[in-house]
Amino acid sequence: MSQSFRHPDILKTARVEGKVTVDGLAEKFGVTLQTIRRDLSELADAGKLERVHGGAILPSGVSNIGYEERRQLNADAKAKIAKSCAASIPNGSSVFINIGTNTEAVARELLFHKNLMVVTNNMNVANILVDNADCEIVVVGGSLRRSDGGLIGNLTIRAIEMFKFDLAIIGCSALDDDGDILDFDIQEVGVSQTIIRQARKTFLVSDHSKFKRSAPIQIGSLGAIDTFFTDRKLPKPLAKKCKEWGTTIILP
Amino acid sequence: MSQSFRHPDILKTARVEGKVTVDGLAEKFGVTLQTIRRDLSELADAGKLERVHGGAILPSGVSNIGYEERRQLNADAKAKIAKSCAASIPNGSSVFINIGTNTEAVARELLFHKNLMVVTNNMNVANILVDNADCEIVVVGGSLRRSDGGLIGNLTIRAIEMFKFDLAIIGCSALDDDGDILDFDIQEVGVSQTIIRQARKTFLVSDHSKFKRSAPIQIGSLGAIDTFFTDRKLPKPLAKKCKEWGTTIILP
DNA sequence: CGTGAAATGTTCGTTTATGTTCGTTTGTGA
DNA sequence: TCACAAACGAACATAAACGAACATTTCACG
Repeated sequence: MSQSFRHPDILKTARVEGKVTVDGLAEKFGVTLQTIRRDLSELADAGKLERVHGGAILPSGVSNIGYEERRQLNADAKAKIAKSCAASIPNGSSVFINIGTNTEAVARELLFHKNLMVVTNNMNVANILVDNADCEIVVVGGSLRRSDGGLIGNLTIRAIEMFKFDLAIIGCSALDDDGDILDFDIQEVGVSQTIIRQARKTFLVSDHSKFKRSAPIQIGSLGAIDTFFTDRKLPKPLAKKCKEWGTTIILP
Repeated sequence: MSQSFRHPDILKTARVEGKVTVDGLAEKFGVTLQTIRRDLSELADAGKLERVHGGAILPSGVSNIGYEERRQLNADAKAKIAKSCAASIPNGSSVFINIGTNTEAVARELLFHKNLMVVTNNMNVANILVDNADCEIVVVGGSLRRSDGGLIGNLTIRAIEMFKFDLAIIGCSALDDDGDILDFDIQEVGVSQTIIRQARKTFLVSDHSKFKRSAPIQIGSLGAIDTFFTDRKLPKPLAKKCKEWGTTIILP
């Protein structure tokens, strides 16, 4: 298995040179181009490299392909949801905006609101709202996650605990039939829970693509949410539960 | 959707130089103008650059006009100072980088350092260093100041107090003959003082234009600084004082 | 020795990046 | 304001790169 012998070497070369070429590697190892292509495909699948025509480069920084794709996904639905959510945010509120493509869409709809105070752990949200001069922006600290511009970790939670918001706007990775709000990243879940705790009211924004998906970690229940902005009717049983919980569902 | 060997290189060039030209890139990579135009279009579509006639610039983001002007001011001197400062920063250090055009220049020179941990209260610094995959970025919280992308306030100080850095890199607004480091903004001064307190060593970066100016609030004395990176010899009396204090002066 | 699985090489139709050309747009200086 | 040159982007041709499928080699293990 000389394959596993080449992989570390390829990665090392990539780190030193910043890039690798199919031709160069084939010559270096004395194998055919196809073999190198297979190596690079595997390394790219594993996320260690990013494939380009003729070779590979180190994975790029923030807003990488995956994130850009996610942002494009259901972009129309997201914009509609964001519009109706923004309409429910009064001028003059203090609002927390969490990580996520749906929450970012809300930030875009807040560009013309007045006298806002927006607290966020999302660098993209801060960059978007810079253009609204009538909006105080507070960025909470944390480790920068290159994949989506999110700030996470202990520092983030500690900072959020110093606030009390009128309104929190959060997204999620998945939503199951019991009405449990789920996510993939344990660090992010800790942040989300803290946000809910520190907010007087919480808005959840999520397009219907999350209804069927699953994720391993629970943020909380829809019952803890005041208003849920989405783009499709909820499954009947869940809609009934929301009524009992007093959770308002708003479709655009 | 496409990717190219050139893209990361173009982005880094843009971050270091502030702009890129179609001609320059075409020559650098040995490809035709049309190819570079395609590259720039793709990068612009991805939101990583902003296209202009003849080339591209960094996306507008936080920086406003006044700030852009300040950044251009003495740009050469700043780059030189930054280079010599970066050369004194070992790989693997934990570094705090404060607000300021001089400190931002240092961040640009850290793009090829390895295994860094950079803590900053400057959104621009975070945006610059995103391109260095071998650098953990921590953003400390605070109120976003639109004029320069700085994060300031109580939250900032509280967050900084949770760290202990190998190295702090700070700038200043003015430097008087007594060796007192001065600034205009009281909030920023509090942050600067906290930074110095939490760092094992402190580097000051400042071009000579600050020598003659004055500012109302005192950050501290040059005596508390380990190394001062600048571009002109200090006035004789001050140079003598620095010698007594054990403050090293480094000219490029 | 055989055998089988994994790795590698080979072939070939398809995709992609690049160069070239040309009509259109943009910036600049009179 | 107008004219001119530079820059632009769309369209097409081409050569390189790609990946799937199949053939061959290598090597561990019975």
